[in-house]
Amino acid sequence: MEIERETRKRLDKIINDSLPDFDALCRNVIQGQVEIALKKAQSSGKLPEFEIPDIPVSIPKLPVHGDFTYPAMRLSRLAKKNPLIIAETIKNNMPRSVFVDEMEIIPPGFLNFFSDSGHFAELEKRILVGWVDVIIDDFEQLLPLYIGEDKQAQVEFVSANPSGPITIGHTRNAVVGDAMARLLEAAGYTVQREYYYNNAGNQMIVLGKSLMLRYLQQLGDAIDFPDDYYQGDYLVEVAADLARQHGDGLRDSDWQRFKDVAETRMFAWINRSLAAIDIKHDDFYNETSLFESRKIWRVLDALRANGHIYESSHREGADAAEVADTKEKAYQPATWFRSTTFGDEKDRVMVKSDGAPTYTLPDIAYHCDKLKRGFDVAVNVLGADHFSQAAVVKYGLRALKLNPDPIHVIFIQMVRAVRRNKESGEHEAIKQSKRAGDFDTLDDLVAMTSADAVRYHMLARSPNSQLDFDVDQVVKQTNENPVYYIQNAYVRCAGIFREAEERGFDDDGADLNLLDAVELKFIRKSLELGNVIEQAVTNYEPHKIAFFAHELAAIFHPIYDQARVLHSEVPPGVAKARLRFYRAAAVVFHRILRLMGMTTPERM
RNA sequence: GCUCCAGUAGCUCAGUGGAUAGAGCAUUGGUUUCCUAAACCAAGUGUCGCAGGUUCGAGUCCUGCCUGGAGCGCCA
Repeated sequence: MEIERETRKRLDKIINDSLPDFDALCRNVIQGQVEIALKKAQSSGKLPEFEIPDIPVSIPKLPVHGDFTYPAMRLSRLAKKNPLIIAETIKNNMPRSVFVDEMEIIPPGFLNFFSDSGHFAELEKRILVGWVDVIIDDFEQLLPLYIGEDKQAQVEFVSANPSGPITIGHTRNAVVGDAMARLLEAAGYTVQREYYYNNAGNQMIVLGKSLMLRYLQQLGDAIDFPDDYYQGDYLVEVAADLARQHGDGLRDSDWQRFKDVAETRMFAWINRSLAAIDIKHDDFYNETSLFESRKIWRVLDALRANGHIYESSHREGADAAEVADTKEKAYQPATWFRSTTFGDEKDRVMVKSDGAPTYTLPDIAYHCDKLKRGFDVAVNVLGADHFSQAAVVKYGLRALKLNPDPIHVIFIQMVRAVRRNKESGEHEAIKQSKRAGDFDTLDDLVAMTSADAVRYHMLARSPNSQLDFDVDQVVKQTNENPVYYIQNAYVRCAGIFREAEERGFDDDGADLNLLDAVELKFIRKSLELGNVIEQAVTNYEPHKIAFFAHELAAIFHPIYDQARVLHSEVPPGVAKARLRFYRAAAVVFHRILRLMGMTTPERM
């Protein structure tokens, strides 16, 4: 009697606590009942005393294994008994339940629960039917907004230096970063999208000088253009514009002037390219500002004050050969950061012997500033080639007695554009070249495919897998692309709404109990979006959303075929219910497509 | 040489320590008087790189090896 009352109390509490998640509700109820059964068995001496671990009840992949399952074999060590006997003991002590009519034990120790009498199905249907209107009215409330409530997040991504167009590699970074930002927003965070770029280093000087020479060429000067300068045609175009605007008026200007022009022009281009795939940064943070504010020198001073800096013509712990090498190169003393203190394999130069800092110092200063801005989460999307650099920055932050934990780096593995060789059938990398028909910029990709295709394909793989972006697949097989498969689900809903309006048919007074199991299956799957977002955010895995979107579309399309709305054989009541269902489905797809940064066309 | 990532169907890739490893593409056959067929239905496909180990249970965790990629500068 006591146990029955305990069950009831617990059931009530759980229903109140986990109403937004029906699966969790059922699993928690049954898990609670299993725990009660275990306690009962322990108090009657059937099982030895041990603390009952938190082993979740789950839903089996295969329906033949029941509606729910409990892996009793995980108790075998604690109970020092055969898993099958433990399962049997639980079975014999289970309280009555509206969810469970039958139990079955299957080796190596699964206790499977069946709900044959339909109680479970009935309750499930009632709850799912209720969700349809909730989804239509306010799908937001089904998202895990509590995760980032009152929290600030930053995503730093792209961060390509303004020395040329956005390449395929940058594109992957951009798509992953922006999707991460959108997911963080869906989890309730206030998100800032930041772009950090190095415009103080040698790269930009070379860019300025490259443009200067191109300009002089435009004026007709015979100039030998060095191999290690920027070769791209785009600088020739900029130079031509300058020549048109200024004639030879800039002949005596120095590289600095040209650098500024090039930087401005490149950024305009980069932003235009990113805007084409619906990506926009809130903030651009440049390296130069760290010099102007003298922040980098203050950081260096702080490192020095903490005892992590030394001056030497070679690193501490260098072997004889390395020392000899530095002597041979006649290095003057440089300023070193003793990063080995924090686990680095070797110390790093902060300021070169010529007095110029390496990239590392401003990087540390930048991240120091970032931490001080107080973000709860700061995601940094970087190419895998920055692996060591990112580690050194974290060592630097520790040396400054800062906690680098809010910073999380998503490393993006290499991406290359490939196409199939017609003769050999092998995939071949497309060379980085500007020849017609070759793809190596974001602009090219968008022009040949579409913004949506680029976003989907770049997102739909784990960031730490190398990616071969198969141009032929994306371009030629456009009609059988997952991109359109997903979007078509939304388009089909829109088509129904158009037709319904034309016919003057609406869903007023719809009785959703007339919906079939397939529609409710879709609703049930939709409710998993919250879990997907939570998982994507907490594990920094934005690609999860792309796979979820495809799974959802795969459930949707068969329903569209079966569950017609405006069809002569469909009774009006059922049609109303279905129309209401498709309104919910449209909301779900709209939400997911926007989370991926894709468009939501009404027609295709 | 050291560090990191990857190796899963013909191809491109998913895969919270759970039961019979999944999608898409490609291949084969079928489906449309009525919301657009970029769809639906049906069919086949595996030494999860190799070898050990931990575990009641390993594609998943640990160790070693093989293969591919990236990083290891007073480069940016």
